[in-house]
Amino acid sequence: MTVWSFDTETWLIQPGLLAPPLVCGSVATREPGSERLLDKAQARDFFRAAIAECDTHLVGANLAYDLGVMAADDPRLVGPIFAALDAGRLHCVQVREALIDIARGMYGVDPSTGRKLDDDEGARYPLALLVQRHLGLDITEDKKNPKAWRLRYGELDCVPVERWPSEAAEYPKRDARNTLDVFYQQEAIARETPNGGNLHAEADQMRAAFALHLASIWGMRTNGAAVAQLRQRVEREWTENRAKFQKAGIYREDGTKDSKRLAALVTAAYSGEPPITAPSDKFPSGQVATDRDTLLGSGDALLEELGKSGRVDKYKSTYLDVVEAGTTHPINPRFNVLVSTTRVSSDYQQLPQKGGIREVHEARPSFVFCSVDYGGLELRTMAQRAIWELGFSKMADALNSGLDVHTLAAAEFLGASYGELLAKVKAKEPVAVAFRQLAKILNFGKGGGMTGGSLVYNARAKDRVSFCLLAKRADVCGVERVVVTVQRKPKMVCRACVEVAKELDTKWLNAWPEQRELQHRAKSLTYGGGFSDVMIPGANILRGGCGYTQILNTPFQGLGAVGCKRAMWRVSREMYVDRSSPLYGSRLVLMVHDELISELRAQDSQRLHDAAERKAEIMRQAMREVTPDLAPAIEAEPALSRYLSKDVATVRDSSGRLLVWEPAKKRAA
DNA sequence: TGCGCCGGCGCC
DNA sequence: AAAGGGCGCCGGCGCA
Repeated sequence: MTVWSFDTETWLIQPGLLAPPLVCGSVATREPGSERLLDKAQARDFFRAAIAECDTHLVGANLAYDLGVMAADDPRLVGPIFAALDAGRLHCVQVREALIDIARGMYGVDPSTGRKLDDDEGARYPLALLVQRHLGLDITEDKKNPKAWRLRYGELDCVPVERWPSEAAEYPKRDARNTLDVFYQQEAIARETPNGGNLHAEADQMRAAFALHLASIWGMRTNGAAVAQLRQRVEREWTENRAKFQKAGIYREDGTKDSKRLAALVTAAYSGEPPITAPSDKFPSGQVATDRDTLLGSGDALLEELGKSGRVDKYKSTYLDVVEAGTTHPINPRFNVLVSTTRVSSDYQQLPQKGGIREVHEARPSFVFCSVDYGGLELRTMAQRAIWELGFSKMADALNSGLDVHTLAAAEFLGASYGELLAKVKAKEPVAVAFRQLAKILNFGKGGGMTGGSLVYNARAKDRVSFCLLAKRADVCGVERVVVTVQRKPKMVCRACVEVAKELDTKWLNAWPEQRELQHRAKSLTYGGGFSDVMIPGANILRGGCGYTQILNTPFQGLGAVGCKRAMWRVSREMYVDRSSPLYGSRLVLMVHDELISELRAQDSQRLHDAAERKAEIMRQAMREVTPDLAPAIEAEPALSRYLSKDVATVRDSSGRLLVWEPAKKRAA
């Protein structure tokens, strides 16, 4: 087996251009002094041979980037790249570092300070950090320096390497050397780390990383007219809001927010005892809270209005410029393939459901958006985890029988029969619907360790259910307030409501007795505030240093991610290299945890139908493999649309043929 | 002016 | 005894 490190230097990344033209390459083997600079032709020759050689492994830092560059340089290499990834011959020191750190319970943490690592242009483990950690060398350079050769290789394109300044020629060689040295250091460290530092999972993560990078390169377009309309509406609302609250001094003349003034107003509204935020290093006794819930509960008309005043600030600052850029270049979302639970993170995973931001994203001409998401994925992975750990799961039984687990838990709360309650839910009887809604909060939250106080807070914050009214204890509701901790922050809630919530907790555990046992185990593993390791099933990735809630949460969240990544890889492979697949020529654009969004090539309606069904079938199949005991309950249906929207639904004609969803026509005024 | 921290909030 | 988790991004503030 031969191991080479491989790195490319390219023209600059630009908006819409994430795989810019190649300029040169560099390689190294383990042999000291073996590092070499390759001109463009040599880099092509080297890569073409190495990627096809089944005994050769390539190591890179953010290798997915270099793979994208080489694939764009010569599309004939796409097939061999997919094959090499399938064979597990491609490695990335950043993915490896994440896997090792997850095993140690130190993901994204600087061990010397205990603080979170800062992202470097989206990379949590930039090469400079790894070189510092493993080789003790400082190769950080001035980021602002526009003369750095790192940023100027475009200038050297087509200049013979013999005439390059020595600095420009040395830099790639140094990176290739360092990358391979880091790789071998990681090999040694992994051997000493529990579960081998999780490195057995590297190949899976590399495949996911490449599929995601291809999605980044492809990107998404937005509709110019829709963006213009959006901007007009958002900016009008924003201006109106500013004007409304400027008088009270919450906003200054220049439009910026006066947070100190707002805090003072909140303090006054709460008669000097305002809700406070979680204690931190800087503020050991917390700060005055100014979140929406605090404002809405302040009893002050203006503050309540501010709490209700919508989210246009966020829309304007976070999304408006981005989606506008999408009218001229593809928007390139950035993905981090591996966070501590094995999930993916991205800067483009939290597009608001409301507010019209999604809707400006339009499929390219001759493509159609296809979204497929798993229904109730984490309930299924939670049930699978229970079966593996305990040998049984009532939730799995219910799901496999096709029962509605929210109605089932609600029936337990009410002491009603499932059939009876289901009929009432279907008839939209308010009490039945409300209790089902309540059960949903518990089903999704309690498996992760949520307690009664948080339940009350969540139910209230989302303005859904009043516990005391449901429990016919309105007489005591709100009389006494108590502090509970919700996501590490203190919150005031009604004591009587918390009592009701505790009764529901017990009934919920009666509905799903496996959860009582899982909680018990998590408690004993963390007795006295201790930490424990937990295995993420499916990929057998060990996550170290977990507290109570992480022990409960990580396995089912991670298992879902493992299945989604596997599905994503297979879908992408057919899209890029399998000419016999109806998916060939289509492109993945986004992964949002339990959902894959693509642009399907739409030559004709039959082909479109086949592609969408194929994608959903691959997704169901992949997830069944990682949740074998829930196989009958895995659900994933395709929905087609011209633009993104939370309203998009599966639409079929009478013969079952998939149709492109269209919004309901507005009734004439 | 830049940077780190914090609060707040968007999504699953 | 107590406890959903996971993220990323933005603006404000305070300090250098």
